[in-house]
Amino acid sequence: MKKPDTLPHAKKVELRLKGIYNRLIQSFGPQNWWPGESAFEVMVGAILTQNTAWSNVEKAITNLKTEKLLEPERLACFPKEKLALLIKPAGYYNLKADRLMNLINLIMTDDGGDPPLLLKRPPEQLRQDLLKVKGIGPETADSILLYAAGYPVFVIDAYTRRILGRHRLAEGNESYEDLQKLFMENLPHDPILYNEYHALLVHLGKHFCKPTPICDGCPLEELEAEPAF
DNA sequence: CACCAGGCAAGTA
DNA sequence: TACTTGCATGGT
Repeated sequence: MKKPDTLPHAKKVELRLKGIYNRLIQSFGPQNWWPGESAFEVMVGAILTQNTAWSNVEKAITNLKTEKLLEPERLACFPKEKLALLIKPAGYYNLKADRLMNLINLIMTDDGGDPPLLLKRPPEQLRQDLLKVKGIGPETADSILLYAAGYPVFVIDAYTRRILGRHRLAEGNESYEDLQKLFMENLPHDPILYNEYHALLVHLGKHFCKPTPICDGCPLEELEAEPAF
């Protein structure tokens, strides 16, 4: 009765998601994310950028680098109150100082201060462990899984939600996991692909897919049934 | 001046 | 479960 409907629909979504990726990579080229020189810096940046413009995060990262605090064993014994002042430009600085310390606790407690050991845990276990840290939610955890550990996990952020909505690929009431499945059930589980796709969505969101639509010049204009991948 | 930015947790109903 | 609110700086 109802079986022939689900598969063709799923196939159509798959083609549209791949078409969007093709158009983005052709328009903007590889983004080479995450901006950061070490796995630990990626993790710190993932927390600092929560609901915050990356340009503000850069100032905070620069301050941390000056104090040589982008090493977990040095950050671990640095006073939280002083840390808050250093990351002040990133906003929510008291909150984020706590969250950084919570992450440090996970790294130090189980691995003696070695992020590579933490990141070598199997992806499912690592995700659960990160989510137990107060201040790390699904997006921050998945950003660490993808950009610091290199696991094939698709990151969903506010830009992604908005773009999916504009293209009628989502209604707006879907959960984080729902949207993550939308990508991961329609695309190969390739960390390089997920890396570029998410970075390209952020790039598009920053420049074209704003809350008040300024779609002028958007490369995804008139992109409804793009065939190729 | 208002609005936005690569969220999350805690509180309320 | 499904909203709502606090957290805060810096750019447009």
